[in-house]
Amino acid sequence: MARRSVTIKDIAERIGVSYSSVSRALSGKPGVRDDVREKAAAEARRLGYFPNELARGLVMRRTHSIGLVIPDITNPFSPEVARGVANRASEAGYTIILCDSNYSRLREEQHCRMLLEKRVDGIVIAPVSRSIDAKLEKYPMPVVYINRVPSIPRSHVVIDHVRGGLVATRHLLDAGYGRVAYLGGNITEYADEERLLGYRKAFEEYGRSVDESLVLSVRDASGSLAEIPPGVLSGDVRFDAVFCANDVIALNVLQLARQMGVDVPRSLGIVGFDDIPFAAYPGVNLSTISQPKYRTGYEAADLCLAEIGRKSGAPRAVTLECRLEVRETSRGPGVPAVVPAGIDPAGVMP
Amino acid sequence: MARRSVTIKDIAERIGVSYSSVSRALSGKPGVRDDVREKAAAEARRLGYFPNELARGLVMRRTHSIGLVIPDITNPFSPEVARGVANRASEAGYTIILCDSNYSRLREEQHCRMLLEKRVDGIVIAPVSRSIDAKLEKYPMPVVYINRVPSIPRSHVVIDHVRGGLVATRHLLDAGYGRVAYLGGNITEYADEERLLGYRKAFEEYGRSVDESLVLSVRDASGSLAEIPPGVLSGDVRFDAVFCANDVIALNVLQLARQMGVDVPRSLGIVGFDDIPFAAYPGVNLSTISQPKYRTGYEAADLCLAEIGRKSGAPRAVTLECRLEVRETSRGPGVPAVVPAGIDPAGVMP
DNA sequence: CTGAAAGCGCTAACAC
DNA sequence: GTGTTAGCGCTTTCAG
Repeated sequence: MARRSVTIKDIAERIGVSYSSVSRALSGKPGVRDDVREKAAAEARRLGYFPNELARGLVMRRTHSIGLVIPDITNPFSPEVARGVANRASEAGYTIILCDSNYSRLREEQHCRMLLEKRVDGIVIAPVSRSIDAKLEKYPMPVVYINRVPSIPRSHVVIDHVRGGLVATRHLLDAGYGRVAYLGGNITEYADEERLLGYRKAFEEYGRSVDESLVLSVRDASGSLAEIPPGVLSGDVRFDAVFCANDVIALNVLQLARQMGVDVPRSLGIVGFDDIPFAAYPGVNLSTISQPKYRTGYEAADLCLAEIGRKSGAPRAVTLECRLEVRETSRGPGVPAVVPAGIDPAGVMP
Repeated sequence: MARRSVTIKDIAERIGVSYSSVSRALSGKPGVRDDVREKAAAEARRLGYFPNELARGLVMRRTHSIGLVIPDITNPFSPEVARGVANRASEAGYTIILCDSNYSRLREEQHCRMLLEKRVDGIVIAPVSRSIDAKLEKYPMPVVYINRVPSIPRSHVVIDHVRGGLVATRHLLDAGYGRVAYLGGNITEYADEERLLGYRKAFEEYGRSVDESLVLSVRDASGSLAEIPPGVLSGDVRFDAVFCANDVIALNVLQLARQMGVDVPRSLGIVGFDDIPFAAYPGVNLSTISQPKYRTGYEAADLCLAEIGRKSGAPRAVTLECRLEVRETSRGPGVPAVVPAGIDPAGVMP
């Protein structure tokens, strides 16, 4: 199949100039007569020539590719982040190498190593492990962290989890819910930690103290129904609103509430975090904190590209705001009726 | 930042052998004394050496990377496919270059071109355009199509849309629904076309003729409520079951039905296609045809890798079966009660 | 403006 | 076994 492909030498021979001239011509560099330039281009087309980025990269020390390392492309917000990175990269003529570490510390390391060997010009990483920092510190190319501020001097783009938690909790408090609980995924995780901080801050703002018995956490990040803390299921824990550390958990609580016949949002307010696509689905309408997923990716790639451009430069930090999306699982201003007006519920469908 | 990095020459000098010996040593090739091998490895570690895949790729004509071209990583089933590709690739020490063409013919072409220049060893593509075939035909590396059988002799892995449509429709018919409609996304699309074929086939099997007034299609692939054909909204089209060409459409129909107070599945059966993650969500429970997304990606990468291994070889075709997932939007055997037993709906939540 | 020559970092004959 | 020598395909001085 793969026969020797056509090179600038081939086209140089054909048009009777040295191949360095062809190189200059094809890459639009000055110092070539116009007719040579044209002949080169023509011959290139005729021969079906296309440049060898490998060779070019070897000499120019630039591969025009950046690595994207994420724990799980299947995670509801990875795709949007990836798209942001990919689009920004594409704009700059860059290509991205996707590495899914599958939440594994080891694979994450291996992938980073590969990226090193492949000589990517930069790396955008949503790290799973803390230990990766030490390795990444020595990497000779720009590295931009996503979703976590690194323990080393590297650029990063994060969302303001604290503020998100604050806004969510404040909203619930404002809406008049009396006992607002926090239901975390894994409270030792960075994001959860920060969101909880926001929760506490809201209470502080209101001059109220938080009832520690309402600070809960699911047993495992899957957020499946079975992982809801037992106290909640048995009704031992009494609250009338809950701020969940992420949408998956919130969705499960919502589902549970419905199964139990609890009136949401009247007797139970629920606010999630992330705004996964499903949250906005008409039958769900989960109130939640929406994070700029696409923009996170886009900005990260942008930072990375910028650093590639400059020879050196101090790392930069970008913090993106998130936004409260009040839908139908919490009371408050702007909650539409459950059945939109204009559609007659009676006998329209067969 | 990026100072000249350490090469095999550096380590050769250090340990006083020629650099070709170091090359042999480090890449585990025969013909090196063990002590040299060890010294090389040791010195490599000391110096923080890592091979330059670019240089290696240039001479070996192998980049250990494959391109993955998809229309939209944000599409509900892209991530799983991507993961399948990535995982299989990773197993083989390969890396994937992700190209999101954003449903654009032009970007698809550009991306493929880049992959060519980057000298990927193979390409896995879920093409948006038909016209890409002509270009891809000339590509000197393996190309594996996903979701469409190409018009050129190339390997591909597809799912059996016809059979999926057949099974879905048969299920609805078996369940005793009298007027089963088809609601397509864009019936001129390959997948839709095939699924509709399955729908027709089911009727044929039952010796019934299809009522063409029940073969409908939404106005635009977004599948938003507004795109449901007017006849359906106004009640002009009367049916008691509908097989939707994809889950997004099905979900919208479901939502619409609920808003209208139609009893699903009693007075309206709904079956989707794709089994996107939300379909299985407890509050939704959409009956649907589940496609092996991960496996599609995995098999495609596998085919690709296999072709890279062989020097040439005839293209292969893989057809993956899909599976009917009967949940709660259609009557039939195995439909669980809406409220699972074991949870007392009364007064458990605050 | 153009050609010759020297690499980029590595592998692969080919002699010794 | 080991060193020497060619390249892989391209960019880039450096002379002319």
